[in-house]
Amino acid sequence: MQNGFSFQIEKKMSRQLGRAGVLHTPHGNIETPAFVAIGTKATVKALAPDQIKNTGAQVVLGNTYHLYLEPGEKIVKKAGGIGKFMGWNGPTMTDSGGFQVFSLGAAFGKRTSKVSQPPMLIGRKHRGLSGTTKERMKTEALVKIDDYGVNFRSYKDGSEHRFTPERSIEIQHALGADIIFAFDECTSPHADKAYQRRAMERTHRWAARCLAAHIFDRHPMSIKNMGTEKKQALFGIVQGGRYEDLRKENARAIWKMNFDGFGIGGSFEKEDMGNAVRWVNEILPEEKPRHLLGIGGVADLFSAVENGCDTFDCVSPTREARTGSLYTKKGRVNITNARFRTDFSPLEKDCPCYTCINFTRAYLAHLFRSQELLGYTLASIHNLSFFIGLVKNMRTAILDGKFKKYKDGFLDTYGKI
RNA sequence: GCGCCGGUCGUAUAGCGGCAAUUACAGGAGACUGUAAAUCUCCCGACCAUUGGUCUACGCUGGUUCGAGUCCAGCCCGGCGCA
Repeated sequence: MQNGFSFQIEKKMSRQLGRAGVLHTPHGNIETPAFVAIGTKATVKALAPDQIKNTGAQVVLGNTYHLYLEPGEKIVKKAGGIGKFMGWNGPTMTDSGGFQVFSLGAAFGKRTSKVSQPPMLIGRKHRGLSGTTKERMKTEALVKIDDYGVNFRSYKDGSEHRFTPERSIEIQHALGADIIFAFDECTSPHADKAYQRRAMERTHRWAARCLAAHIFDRHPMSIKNMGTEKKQALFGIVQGGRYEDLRKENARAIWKMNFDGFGIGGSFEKEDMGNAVRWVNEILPEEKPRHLLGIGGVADLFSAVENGCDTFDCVSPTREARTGSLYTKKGRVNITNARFRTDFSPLEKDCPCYTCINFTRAYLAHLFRSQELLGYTLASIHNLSFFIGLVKNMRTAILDGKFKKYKDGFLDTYGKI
């Protein structure tokens, strides 16, 4: 790794895979383990960049699928890349659009990661789009996968598009994030093993194509990206569902490909996540950073950190903030519950975030009940601060050699509301 | 005074004689893990209850009918029109 991107391990946990380190990027350092704020459409929903910064966030992740559809990668490139475009001067990442192959395909119409059917389905009901688009979406899946790439329909207007590994990389070059991801297929945890294997092998072939595209980008728009100080780091993605042999096989394959780091993907059943991460990280080279994609439960984060992951992103703090679900050390609370209307204490007594220092539960409850925009902002500030602080404390605990103590202490009171 | 229209669950609405009764909002609760997500789901007359049942309800009082929120009569209240 050269040209502004490198990873250093500061301290390793004894007898476990966890470590604390620093990830150097052209836009600054990320002290790991670190929780990544999600800014899908080049905005962390409800937050201005200085508010993002004040939550302690070090890095923001945008999404190739969304930014390609709107406003289009060319505009983001013209703006100077995703960071400049959104006024965030810290490190950035982009997801490859691979997850949308799953969420718009297999998970089409479902609300959670619990999916009972394999990808490439057709026809399920959809809400939210109007007129003819809506009608079309009722009878056609949004995604069709083949070995060369993925055809999909825009969730906005139903128009048809195609991603290939090469195209994803090309778009991510234009978006210009510091860390970009290989284009993968995220399978349903309920897909059978035969399908998982096929998908994994496909993801593996796609990984090689992403790497090739990254190094030998043929597209004129992206050529100047290469070999300059603006080099982006490309992370390969390990899939394999909940099967140990598939996970390990995929980890070895991806390891050999000389990516700058790794993403661990998958839509997990709760029990499977820790194992899958450990199987993979026992194999992946320890000197390269590992990003766990889409994981953000409190217990999951402890498990992921001790099993050797360095960075994590998850929509839950910001999404749940907008639905009134707020985190405290004792567990999650729904601020719209009747009892909070007259509760004039802060959301969390010792929380140092802007929201808890300045506002009461009663005020937050009022903002949510009256659907005032400030409610979403204050809630997002708190939830993001909560997760970023949590992972930062894990880092400190690793450096102090007290991870287990911190974990046990935290989980002892968490959920006891 | 006469005429017309209207009075339905907190509010606003739907309701060709079989209805504890539509829809929306409000209210109560839950969900949310690489964001089709400021979203989605459930509950919302009372009392029992295992499926299910009993009661009280559509301004009031009567009537017609096996059966009335729905039809009829009178009354009360509101809006509009004419005097």
